[in-house]
Formats: sequence, C-alpha cells, structure tokens
Amino acid sequence: MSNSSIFALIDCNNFYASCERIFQPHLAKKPIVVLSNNDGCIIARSNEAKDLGIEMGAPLFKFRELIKQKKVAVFSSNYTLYGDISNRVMKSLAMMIPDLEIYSIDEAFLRLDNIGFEEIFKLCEDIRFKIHKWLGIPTSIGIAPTKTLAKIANRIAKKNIAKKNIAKKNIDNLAINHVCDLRNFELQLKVLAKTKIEDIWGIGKGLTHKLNSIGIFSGLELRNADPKQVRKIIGVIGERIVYELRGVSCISLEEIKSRKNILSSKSFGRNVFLKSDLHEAISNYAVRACQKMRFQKTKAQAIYVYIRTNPFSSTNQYCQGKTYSFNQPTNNVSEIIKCAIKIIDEIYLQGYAYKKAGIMLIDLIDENYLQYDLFSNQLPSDKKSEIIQQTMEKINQTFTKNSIFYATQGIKRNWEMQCNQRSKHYTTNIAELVQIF
DNA sequence: TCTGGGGTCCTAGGACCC
DNA sequence: TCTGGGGTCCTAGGACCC
Repeated sequence: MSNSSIFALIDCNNFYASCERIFQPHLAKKPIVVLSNNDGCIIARSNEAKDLGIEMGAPLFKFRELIKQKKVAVFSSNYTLYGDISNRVMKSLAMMIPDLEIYSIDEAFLRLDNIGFEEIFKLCEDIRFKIHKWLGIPTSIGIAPTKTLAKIANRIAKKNIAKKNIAKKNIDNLAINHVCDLRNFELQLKVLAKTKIEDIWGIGKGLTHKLNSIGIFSGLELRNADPKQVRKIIGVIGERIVYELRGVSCISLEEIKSRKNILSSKSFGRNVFLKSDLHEAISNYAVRACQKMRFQKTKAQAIYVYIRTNPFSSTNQYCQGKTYSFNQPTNNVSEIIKCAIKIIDEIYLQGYAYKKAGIMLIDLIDENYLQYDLFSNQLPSDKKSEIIQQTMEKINQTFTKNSIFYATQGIKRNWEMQCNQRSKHYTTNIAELVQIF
C-alpha cells in the first residue's frame, strides 16, 4: 500500500475503428463498426456509430437496416492490424514513460510518481498529442492516485469536453481535451457521488446486485462503506475496491508476465458434422495456440479441448470437453496436435451440428524448466521434433504464413470463419501496403 | 441466414494428512 | 449416549475484465 502513488490510464478511443481510419482517412467523421469473428457481432463503434444507437456486442443482423440506411462503414475484424498498431502505441508510450503496464490491447497504466505535481497534466497532454501525431490514434487519459480512480477518471476523459465548451456549458473543469485529472480529493468525492457502482472497475452485474441489496448504489456510498462488511458481502476484491476509492493504492503496476493459459477457439463459418473437419479445425487452433506459447517461451502441462453445438439454435445441444495432462511439460506442436485429436475422438458424437471448437494450453511454465521423469530418471529428449518445428517456423517467417503446415490442418478447411469485409494487413504484409497513385 | 474470443483471480468444498 | 480439530492442496465454477 502506498499513499503517494500517481497512476495514469491511457486508453485508445474506439480502438479498432480508429485503426481502420488510419488507412481510410475519408472515413474521418463517418460512422464505422467493426465485427467479431464470423462477422457475427458488433464489437467496436466509432462515436458517430454510437450516436446512431448501434449497441455494443449486438448481433449484426439487428442493425443491418440502420447500417444500410445511414451508410455505416462495416469492417470484419483484422486482429493482425490491430495487434500491430497496439504494439506501436505501447512502444511509443514506453519511450516516454518506461514505468508502464500494458493492460489490454488498447490500454496501459503509467506510473507517474516521480514527476512534479504541476507537470503531470502537461505531460499527459503531450503524450496524447504525440501518439496521435505519430500513429493517428486518438486517446484519453485519466490521472489519479489509484488504478481504480484512474479508471474512473479515464471514463470522464473519454466523454471529451472540449476546452471551448467549458465556459459555455458551465461544466466542471474536469476533463479538458481528453485528459481528466482526478488527484484532487474534493473532486474525487464529487465524481464518486455521481458514479454508479456498476461503472466501477471490478464491479459487474452480480456484485452490483449484491451491493444494491445492502443499500450501496453510488461510488461514494461504496467508498464510505465499512471495508470489513463489504468483504463479507462480495469478498476480498470488494474490500480492495473500497480502499482504492479512498485513494489508498492496493493494486500496483504489474510487470509483463507471460500467460498462464492460452486459449484458441473459434466458431465455424458453418455447421460442421464430420469428425474429420473437427480434426482439421482443432489442429489449426492447436498450431495457433502453440505459436503463442512458443513465442512467450513456455511449455504446457496440460491441454483442454472442447466442442459444442450452436447455443442459439433450437436443435439438439451438445457441449463436451476434456482435459489431458502431459507426463512432461511440452511445447511440441505435433505432440499437442496428436493429443487434441485423440480428445476429439473421445468426445465426438455423430449427428450433432457443431459450431465451435477450442483448445486451451494449461498451466504454462518456463520452457527451461525440466523435470526428471520419476521412473526413467532421464531428461525428456525431443531434439528432433524441436528442429523440425524451428525449421517450419523459419520457413513460414521467410515466406508467407502457412507456406508449410501439418497435414492434419487440412486443405479444404470448409469450416473456416467468414470475414467478408476485412481490411488489408497494411502494416504486416508487404503485398498489402497502402498504394498512393 | 445471422449471436466473439481471450484472459485473470477468488472461493467453496472435497480429499487427504496428522 | 458419546464420535476432534487443525491444516494443505486441488479443482470446478463463478465473477470480472477487455
């Protein structure tokens, strides 16, 4: 716990939509939506799209008419692009403030403890300016003594009260041009009184309900509640939030840590009936998951594989998964594919219309961690397949993705997802560079 | 026709131990 | 009739986040 900490949360505005805009500047003031995999749901909206009443997470078909009518630009999701832009944003931030935690694809916490009180606001304005100038991504920044308060400050900053409006509308001088400084104690109380608990970081639907039942509705009420009582009702997380709202920092900046689990799962582009198609799909997902795992230099101690029918369909439902633990931690792709296929064989039932499959690599540990086999007393040796894997990785890096792949990944891939409106891989594929005529 | 994907942490309860 | 009291570890499931 510390009382002298200062955090800033920087968040990219409408991140996916903003990424698409970089390369299509004519969409600057136009409504944009970005879709989930399979073009199913709306997962990002530009401000203009929000103003049209298009809801977050809504299935596309609900708004198809409106989208057509208002000429909303629609994009399939292009995670290769968003991931690359995100990396550039984070690297730029780290250049300015090395003490940072990447919290999500579009957010980072910055620690500003050692910066002069007066300088902090200017510094944040400068960061915003540079990220926009260098990368074309608009951001918002919230400043506060704890992460939870910084989150709240960031929400206010997002609402963007432009400087010129302040005099006109007689609003608190709170968020100027997307920077909100919530270091002042009186201001914190004022803001908390107007904040609903469900808008506080860490409090979702379930906890809101429980807290409401004991008469706590606003952030201020939660702040003033007895931490011990809150702990009884909603656990240690709740107690921590109470302190965070009081300005006592309990959640510190976290270093970059590697993932403990890696999941690769996707809905299919169409219903899948054949076991052989599930084999293909799970092999591809396994390869993807292994790429991530090998990139962060870890090995899996177990895998979990599942398949399921479409929960929105009225036909017979089936959902089954199974875990398999390895004798030795492994990052061997072919071994993992083999196990995944074996699990599919065990859980597959004929006659169902499968819509989704997934594989999770579980309990990842450092790749250098070696354990002697209890019985053989020998170190595991998988040198040969390691060489094969490294060679495959090299080939795919040198040429295009999937130049070489495992036979079980298949070539038909008729289960593959739909993404009919994906923009190009502008920043990661030489063949898809922007062209200027 | 059409409804995402990828994570983390905490807790309760059972198994097991002395 | 009477039948201890701790502790640890593991797992599944729930809650939350983006």
